[in-house]
Amino acid sequence: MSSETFRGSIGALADAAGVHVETIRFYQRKGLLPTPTRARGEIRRYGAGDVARVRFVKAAQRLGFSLGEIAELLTLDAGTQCGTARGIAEGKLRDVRARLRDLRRMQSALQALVTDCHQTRRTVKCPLIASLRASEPR
Amino acid sequence: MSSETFRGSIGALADAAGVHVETIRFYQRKGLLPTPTRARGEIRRYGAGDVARVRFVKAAQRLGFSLGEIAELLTLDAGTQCGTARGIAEGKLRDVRARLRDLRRMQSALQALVTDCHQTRRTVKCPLIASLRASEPR
DNA sequence: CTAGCCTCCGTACGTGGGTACGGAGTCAAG
DNA sequence: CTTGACTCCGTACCCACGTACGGAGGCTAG
Repeated sequence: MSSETFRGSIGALADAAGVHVETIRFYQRKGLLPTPTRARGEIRRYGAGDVARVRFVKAAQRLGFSLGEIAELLTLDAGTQCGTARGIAEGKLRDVRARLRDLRRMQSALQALVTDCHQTRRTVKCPLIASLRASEPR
Repeated sequence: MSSETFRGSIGALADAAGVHVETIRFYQRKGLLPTPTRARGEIRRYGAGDVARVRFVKAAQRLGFSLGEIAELLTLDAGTQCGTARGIAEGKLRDVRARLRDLRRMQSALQALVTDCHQTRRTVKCPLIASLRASEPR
């Protein structure tokens, strides 16, 4: 029923997702990406869903999530029992909100610095460190 | 002129910042934290500024910045020539905004999932992967 | 049908970010 | 003035996340 728009080899998948072939295999070993079965002596084929999945992993990494955390996030996308899913989602949501708060502060501080720079033309210092001061030890 | 509110040993600094002593030393080697001079045979003393600095490093790491990038951010806080500072700040600002966008999408997706879960009590799936689809290969 | 590029699989190596270890010096309490 | 905890410094080690290498087999254009 799902006629995917993309069907390709591991190399094609890697290209489409912007990573190396070895990275795909590494993710498979880690359980972040399914390893499609290959019909008798054939090459494995990948679909558009796989491309999206790999892209998601890379994007989430950039946001500071480890592969372990990303694996958890992926179970949410896959469809999980509600109780479990909700627990995980609520945890991640708190986490995401905390990061958002810190990033917004950093944004303000950088913004202020750029603005000041336009005005003074000299040496500036901005309270960038202070912007994240609220991150208490855990 | 700066009567700091905190004066302590490396161990006290580590405790205050929520990291291990070795981590402090590691950051010093990497140039992320100054190594205070120690007066003839004395122990090195650290101030509140150092605590803030280490906390900043940890917070920025959680946001997906590498130690190298964090070093750059720290030069902005320290006060730098305007031209240089502005260039760096503008780059980081774009970067921070991209992360904010992705994080907001993730937030929405997680939010939707939690809400759905309250209603259906069954198996849910949310388009979490789709939320970050826009991250093109670089 | 074969040359060249691909997949497949395993194992080895590399980098970033720490952690652990160990001997010598220091400092504060008893 | 000793004892125990801590600093200092160097080197070695560890885990996460890949990256490189290399041989065996497949697929396709010439």
